Amino acid sequence: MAGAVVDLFPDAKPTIGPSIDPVGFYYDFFVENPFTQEDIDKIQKRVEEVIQKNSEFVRDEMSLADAIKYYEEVDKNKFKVEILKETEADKVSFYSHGEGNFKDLCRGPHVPFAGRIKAIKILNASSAFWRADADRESLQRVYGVALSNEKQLKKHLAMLEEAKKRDHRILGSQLDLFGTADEWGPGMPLIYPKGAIILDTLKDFWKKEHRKAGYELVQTPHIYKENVWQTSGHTEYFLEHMFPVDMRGEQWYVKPMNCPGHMMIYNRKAYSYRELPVRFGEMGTVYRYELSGALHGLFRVRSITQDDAHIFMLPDQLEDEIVRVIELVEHFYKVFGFQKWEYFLSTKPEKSIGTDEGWEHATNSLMRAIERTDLPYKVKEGDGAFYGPKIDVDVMDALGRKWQLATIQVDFNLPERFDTNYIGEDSQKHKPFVIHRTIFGAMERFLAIIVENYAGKMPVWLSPVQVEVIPITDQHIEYAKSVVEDLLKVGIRAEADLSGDRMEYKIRQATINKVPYIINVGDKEIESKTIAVRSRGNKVEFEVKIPDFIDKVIKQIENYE
RNA sequence: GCCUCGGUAACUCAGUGGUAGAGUGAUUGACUUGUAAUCAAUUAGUCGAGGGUUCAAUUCCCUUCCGAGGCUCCA
Repeated sequence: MAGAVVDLFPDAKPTIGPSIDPVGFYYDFFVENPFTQEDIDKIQKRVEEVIQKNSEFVRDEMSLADAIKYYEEVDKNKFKVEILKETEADKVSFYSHGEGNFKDLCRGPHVPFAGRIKAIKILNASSAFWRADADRESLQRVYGVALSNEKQLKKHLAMLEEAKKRDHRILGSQLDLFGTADEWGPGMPLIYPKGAIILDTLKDFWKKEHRKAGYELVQTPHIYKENVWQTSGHTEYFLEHMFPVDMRGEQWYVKPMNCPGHMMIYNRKAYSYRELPVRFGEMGTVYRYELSGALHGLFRVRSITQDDAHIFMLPDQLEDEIVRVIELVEHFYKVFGFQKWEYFLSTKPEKSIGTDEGWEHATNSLMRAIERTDLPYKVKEGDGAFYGPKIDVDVMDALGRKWQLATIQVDFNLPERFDTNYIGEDSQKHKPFVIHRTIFGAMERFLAIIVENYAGKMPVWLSPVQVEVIPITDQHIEYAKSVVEDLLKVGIRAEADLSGDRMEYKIRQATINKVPYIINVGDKEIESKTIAVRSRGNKVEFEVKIPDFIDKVIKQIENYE
């Protein structure tokens, strides 16, 4: 593909072009003018021509010095020179094909003939920064997929289509869950009644499980005076992300994090070492001024409800506490039917605070904790926060996409800043270890993820409307109402569709709204005191006794199905 | 914040240098129906905002806001 681009745009300077997981590739070019849709179509055509010709890819080797010389003098490509200067190999390989005089630095291996690529699609172009650094040159990235046959390509494109259909922004408006608009502020979603039911159900679940796990639930204000943020260091390090509040000359800030509140609650009294660990949990909504280009539906918003918790403990309790958090994570994710999730341990970065002993103890405790759970994990060297090491969890959804949800972070910074202590056995003050953790990550984003993961078909326990009751004619309205009442009484979310439309139309509407159970009632049902139940998959069961149906649904709700 | 592409009715979208249309929805009426769309009528918009060119701008140009796809960042 790079060859095609250079054929069409002689001034384009290829930089790097790796393949991406699980399929596809991209290539970054330095060009004067960004690619347009027309350019993409041209590139697609040219690529197809190259494949048609089925020319051979030839591998050449060159010494590193010659290669640098080639890119400095012949090809004048400073990006390649930069890459080459960083390699340690003394010989590098080039690939070229019979068409044109394009050759490219490539470690290989490579397909032997262009014709081996049976199906290719150049998808889109966008900008990217050289070396992912916003201060460096802006490049044009061209995305594409190549597969060994047309059928697989179609399948892949169908998957992309499916992902589009599952887009929570589309499902969100179809299912009347939430809305975003610039009128009231970008990144500030309004959660509509049906979306709120899902969120509330998730929150109730979260609260129940956290109380069981020994957490104390707290509540903290949304804004504080400036001095709190000076103590926490936010005004120094996080100011550009914070919403300021000018209280008639006095400076306040809306909270971008829940931590300060929890620290202050801890500091209200002198905790004894016998009382630790102390665990504070809160569904706290924080506000962060995210860059406008980063906003995306409910995935990236500026009003963020975190399922936050801070745990204060003795140093030797750290390992046990991490194990407990991991167990909670495992329990939560199993409920939502995710296929797979991965743990990452991030260690000390270059810039950090805290003592070496502290880092070592904390990092080892995190590592030992994961190892005790027998879960596989990977280490990200130097990727920790400046205030402590952390464990992140990436969850894979039904379409194989990964989302970072849970994070468990040790914090050396806040206990110092807030002068947080416990009284030890020696009746002296000591600094507790503090971890900050979330499991869902952010409720808005978690809602978006499960909407996409379930393709809008929420399991019964999360469905905003669990049962839609549809009378066949107006003569059956009274019975429909009484059925709804029976269901509401036992806590099932039911409603009757009493509009003037035909029954078939109502069934269609309820199906589109992805209601798990659609109940029809007519003369037959009234006579036998039963209901006709249509469940997902369009199976209809007649003469179902109401108590039997209630038992079944209640059981599903209790089992988080 | 950076690059490309967009912004027309509640939603999806068509369209034009002479102030706009379709489908869906919503409302009303008729129909009273047995498992995925009954029929009819009504309702529809500062054509994102500001400025410029023009006799005339929704259309062309500029600015700005917002959105989409990426990058960066991140829960």
